[in-house]
Amino acid sequence: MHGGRDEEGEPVIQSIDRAVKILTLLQGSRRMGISELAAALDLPPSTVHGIVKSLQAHGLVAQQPNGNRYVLGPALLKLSSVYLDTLDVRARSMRWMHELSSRTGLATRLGAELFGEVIVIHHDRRPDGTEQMPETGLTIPSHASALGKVLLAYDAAHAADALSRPLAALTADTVTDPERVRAGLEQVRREALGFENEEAVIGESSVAAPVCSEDGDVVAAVAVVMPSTDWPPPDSVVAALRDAARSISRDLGAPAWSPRPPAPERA
Amino acid sequence: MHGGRDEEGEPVIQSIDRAVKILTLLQGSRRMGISELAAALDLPPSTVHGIVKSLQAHGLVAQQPNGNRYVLGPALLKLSSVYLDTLDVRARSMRWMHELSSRTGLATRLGAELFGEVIVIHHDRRPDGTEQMPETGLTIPSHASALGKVLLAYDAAHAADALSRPLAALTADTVTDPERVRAGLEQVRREALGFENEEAVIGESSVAAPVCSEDGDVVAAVAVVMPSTDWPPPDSVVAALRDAARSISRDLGAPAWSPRPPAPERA
DNA sequence: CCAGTCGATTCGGTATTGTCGAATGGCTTT
DNA sequence: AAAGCCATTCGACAATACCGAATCGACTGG
Repeated sequence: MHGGRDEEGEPVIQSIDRAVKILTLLQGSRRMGISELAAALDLPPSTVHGIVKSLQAHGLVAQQPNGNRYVLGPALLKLSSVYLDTLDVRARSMRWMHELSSRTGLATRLGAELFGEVIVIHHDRRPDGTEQMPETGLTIPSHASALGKVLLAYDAAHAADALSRPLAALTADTVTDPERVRAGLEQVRREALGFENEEAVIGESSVAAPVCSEDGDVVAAVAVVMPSTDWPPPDSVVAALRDAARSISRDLGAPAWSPRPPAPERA
Repeated sequence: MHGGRDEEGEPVIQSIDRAVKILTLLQGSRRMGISELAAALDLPPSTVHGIVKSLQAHGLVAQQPNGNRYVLGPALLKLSSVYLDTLDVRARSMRWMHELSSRTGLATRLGAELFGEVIVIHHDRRPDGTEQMPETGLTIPSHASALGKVLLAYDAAHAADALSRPLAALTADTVTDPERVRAGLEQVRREALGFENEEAVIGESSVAAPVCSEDGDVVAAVAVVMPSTDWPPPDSVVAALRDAARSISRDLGAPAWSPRPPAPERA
């Protein structure tokens, strides 16, 4: 097997690495042809073809009925569904998040870290009957979300990772200076609360609180999302959010709801 | 590379095949160790280790904080979320399903075929405020669900596939005789409706209708799920279901809401 | 506290296997 | 009707993933 290039020494199986890269590409631009993928990965089309066909055989990718373009496949949905079921955090959270939504009349999210971003693990919709997109599975840049700020504040490795890259500006109010973000984390730790006012989506703001596991680590964060017209959040909302975060942490076996400050950084 | 054995001639890349098999195993029993996986696949542990580590590097599997067991990883969630976004059917359905839920006061599901089963692509909860599990990503045996019966009725290949295996009995009322299922499909085609009364879950029953695409193929099915105490469904519910199915199909560009009968089978 | 077991992980040689390039076939475009 | 594009097939090569044995670490029982 020929091959591309080696950086240094991570032992990853080449064909699996390429397969996942293909999935990731399909994640970005929704539908691609073989040669398009081949160009993006700088590989011969025949190589890509083999990988794609293998993925197709398992339903991880599918070719759309019309022509010769490939998209992500349904098997991923089943896998992710099982993934969600394995998360204790999520199972324990659902009940409290539902209560939080009922009390505040707002949508709530539960988020965890994924490669420097925040991924939404659970989403409880606003209780009014309006139509709302399911947001579970969404990823949001850490620096532009209340959830992310909380997760960054209590995980030095995550912070170092996320803030080492250039920060995207999602709205005019997004903070893109790593140092300013880092400074904000100090306050997050003091209050055990993260705020975000139109930094990710115009017209939308949120508040988040940390969720602790058995051994006191912050493993997730809960947030309420509100229209920016309701900003700043009334004390009652913040209190309800705190309650929810504390209840979830208790259910997880956290000794007390005093999120442990991050271990000193290590490059 | 050594290798196991070849059946005949499907060109699949070995390491990718094994990787996906590992994911599938983790899907079944939620948490497994390396040697457990190795035993299940009849491979040396070191081989499995390499594959698992490769998957881990991309977040498709994760090892739980405690010990040395592996579980499915968060990257799957992001992938599946994007997968859902690529589905026109789902996007077009959401609005009508929400309306259907509001009108009937029942939970609604949208399902498609996946390797002989039905996978739930979208789920709109009952509008009362009760806490309900998100069901998106669930898979249900085709023969035991209203959704499945509809999909089977209009897709000969799917029917042949699903009914060739032994049918599991999920409740006392599950129909496990392939011939009886097949006979039922005849009626499904006549009415363009599928029924299921406590065949999958005790206390739960459902009705489904087909959703057609641009070229008249049945690509999905919508269902309302109700407590069995409300069985049989009132005409108003069935009418609303039909409306929804017709509206979605129209949105997809289906010429008329006359589901095309399946092409003659081909083994 | 130490011996013993089990499992995960590392390492290097080997030949199996994935990869590549060129040729084919189907489809749309000019 | 010709030309171009793209997915797909095929065969040969050698780079690669695989395997077995040895190491390390954790946990159990004496």
